[in-house]
Amino acid sequence: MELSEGRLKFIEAWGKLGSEWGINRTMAQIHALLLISPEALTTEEIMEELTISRGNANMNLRDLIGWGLVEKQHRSGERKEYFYADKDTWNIARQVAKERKKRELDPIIKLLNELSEVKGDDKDRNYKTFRSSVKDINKLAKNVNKTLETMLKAEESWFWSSIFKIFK
Amino acid sequence: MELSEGRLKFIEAWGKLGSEWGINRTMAQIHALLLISPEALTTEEIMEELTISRGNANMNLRDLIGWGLVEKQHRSGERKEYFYADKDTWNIARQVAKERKKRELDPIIKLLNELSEVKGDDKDRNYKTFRSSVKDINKLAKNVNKTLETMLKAEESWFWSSIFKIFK
DNA sequence: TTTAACTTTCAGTAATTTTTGAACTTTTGA
DNA sequence: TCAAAAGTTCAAAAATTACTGAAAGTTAAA
Repeated sequence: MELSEGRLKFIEAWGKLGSEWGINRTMAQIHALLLISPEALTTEEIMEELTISRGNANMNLRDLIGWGLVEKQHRSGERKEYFYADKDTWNIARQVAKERKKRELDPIIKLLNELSEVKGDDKDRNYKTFRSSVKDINKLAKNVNKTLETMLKAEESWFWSSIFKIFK
Repeated sequence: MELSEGRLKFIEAWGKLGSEWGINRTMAQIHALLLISPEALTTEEIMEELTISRGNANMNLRDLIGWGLVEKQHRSGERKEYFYADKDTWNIARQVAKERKKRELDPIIKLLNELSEVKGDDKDRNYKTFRSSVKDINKLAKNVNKTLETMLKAEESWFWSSIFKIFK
């Protein structure tokens, strides 16, 4: 396979994967493009490579910055902005985990705690099943939460070697 | 909070969470409803609780069965089908992990292996960056894969106690 | 074998999400 | 201070995804 074909496949696959996980396809594609670009790119270049509009490029770049996956670079003597993606996969994974935890896990845990307080009749089967499900999911969510928190603090090498020590 | 309100909030939240993770909102809501229902429900009951059409209910129930999260039950002397959800969160988590691994992780690993074979000029910076990113993502994907495989085989208690032994 | 209860399918419609593009704003150098 | 170059915004259009409802298909009791 040629480099140019490989690059296209990579961008396409990253976009597809993103959309399967609730991330805007274009955002994932821009990220993919930056990941395989040695130098920072301008909006213009991104628009051209992916054949997308200026508005689209601008908005998704802003989101990527919001996710902490891309940074703006300024070059003295130039008006243009350049965009650069951190290429350390461990950082990427942690950053994504961190954002999704904040946006999704934390609110769910908050709700589950509220739902744990629902009062009802202990003889009501609906109530018993509700309580039991909420309790179990809450427990799982808290375990995941704790694991994520550890991961966010951890060094990559330590994290994986720990995993493997157990899971070998 | 009353039980009826809690049930609605739970269904709503589960649906939202699903859609944020690329799972059809209605499918997640049906799952939520079954999770808090002590008895198996009929299509009719699900349609009514969630105010959705017969076609919608039928298709999403079929998908839930495909994900291994819901089972059909037959009752002798009755023509109707009943639907029941396993309420063990560990089973649910493993089942979801298993399906997503099969549907998404496995294909991505296959592609990454192909992309590792891309040939190019070692002096070309684009090529070097491409190779390096593909290699790193591949490594991460394989680590995730291995961890998932272990998780799929593991017992819940063993899994979490292992995690916590390390992450305490 | 008929019939009624129930399930499945799918073309058309609706809802949601994403993208465009042009107007508007900001920045900078002359 | 002005104008060119770049960045931002957002209403409307396009694309995608989900839902409906009615017709077709299936099953089992009578």
